[in-house]
Amino acid sequence: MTKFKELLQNSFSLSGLAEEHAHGLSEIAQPMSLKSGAVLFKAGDPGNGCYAIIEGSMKVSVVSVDGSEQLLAVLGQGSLVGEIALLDGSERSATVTALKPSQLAFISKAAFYRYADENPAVYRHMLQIVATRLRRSNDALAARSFLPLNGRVAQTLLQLSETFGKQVDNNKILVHYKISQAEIANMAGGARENVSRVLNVWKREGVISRLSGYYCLEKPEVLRAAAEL
Amino acid sequence: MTKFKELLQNSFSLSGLAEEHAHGLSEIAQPMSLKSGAVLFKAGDPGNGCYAIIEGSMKVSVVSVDGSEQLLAVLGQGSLVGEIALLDGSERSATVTALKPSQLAFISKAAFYRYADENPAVYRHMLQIVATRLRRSNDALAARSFLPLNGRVAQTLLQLSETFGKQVDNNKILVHYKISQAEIANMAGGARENVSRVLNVWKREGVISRLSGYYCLEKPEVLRAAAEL
DNA sequence: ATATCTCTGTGATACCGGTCACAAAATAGC
DNA sequence: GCTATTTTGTGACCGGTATCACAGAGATAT
Repeated sequence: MTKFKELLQNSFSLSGLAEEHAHGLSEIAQPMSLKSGAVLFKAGDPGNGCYAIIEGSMKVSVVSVDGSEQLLAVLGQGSLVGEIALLDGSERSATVTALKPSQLAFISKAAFYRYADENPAVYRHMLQIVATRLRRSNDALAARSFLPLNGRVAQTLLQLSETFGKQVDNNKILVHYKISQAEIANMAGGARENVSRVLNVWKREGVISRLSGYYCLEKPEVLRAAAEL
Repeated sequence: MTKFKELLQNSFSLSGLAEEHAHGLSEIAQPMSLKSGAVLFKAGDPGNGCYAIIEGSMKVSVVSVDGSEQLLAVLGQGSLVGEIALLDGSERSATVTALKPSQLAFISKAAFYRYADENPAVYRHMLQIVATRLRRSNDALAARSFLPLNGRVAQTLLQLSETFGKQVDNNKILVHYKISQAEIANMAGGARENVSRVLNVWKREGVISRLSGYYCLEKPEVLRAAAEL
């Protein structure tokens, strides 16, 4: 078995798929790699398949005419990306860009359906993934309408901690991912300057801290309270 | 065949499902009806199945602690509701309320999976529905960050026209659904008063009109342009 | 090390849109 | 029909946040 297939199987297992299907899918996937900053596809492109992230990380975003950007998600190893267009047969709904050098596995629409028709577990798994994303997206939308900026920043930090967090001490969480204020602002949907202000207030209050470039959530409860709908 | 099953089959066919599966699903569904204003379930409830709307209409919303409400969708005949919790096994992610007296068909989680495992077309169809919803939700989120209020109202009107629109004349669309400014405001994420102002500007410009309580999109292009990201 | 570039912090100002307060109009109920 | 209730229209005011404008701090590169 190639190194790629092994990684790929791990990736699929990571995402919660049973061993046998992780194997089956790895058979039909095409390897590909992207340099940091490379665009996988843009909103509006035709979509004929989806990708599994084997290594690296990608951002999913929507860009407006004036160039400003809304990040929908930052995805890492084991995540699936590009599934919406595959499933509803329409064009790509967002732009996906590599944040680091990344290894992907492409699964074509035809191959996906061919395999899944034989293995309904794959359908169930896919439904799970998409449903969870829908739930997230709805939550973000609700946050947008109910929470002021600091609440949305809190939500963003907590979300990042879900994907990249490492527990340290008792209930302190280190977000093991280099992220700039500008990116946090794009996720939280606010101006970078204001995000800076919010973060500094929390820094002074000891709610968060920065350890060698990484954010550390010192008092996650405070953030959770701020992100409460 | 009972009246209920007949309606149900129609409903499923309406949503684009093949005849045979519309029939099959109608066999495993439980009929139920709701009065106007009745709550089908609330966010946080356990979720053990989903519902097809056979007759009537429902709103899907998230409510904040202070009582304000964000509408995620207004769904009518032929739509599925409550599928997120069914699919990801978590609690209900939003609250669903009947807007009119409604007829529903309940499909339990067990019955759904039992049937779908035998008929992968059902899985494909469900994936389509959920993917489209995710696309919508992402669009709404992007709109929230990029568009000013009038753009969001435009987007909301267009969305309603997708579900309830009837083409009249050349490219005029009648939204065949009674809806108040307050509800539009809840979907667009703005204050009712400001939505009123926006609508009136368009009414004066002949972009929209009201025909016996229904909104009519006279110049959908203008709305589409306003909702452009 | 020095220059360059990107990130971060902070004030000042402007504006969009939320809130309050009613009045007018439309609907529903009797 | 006539009232009660819900919707709708509009002005005035205020607050959160975007925007502008830099200055300092950290990175990166040569």
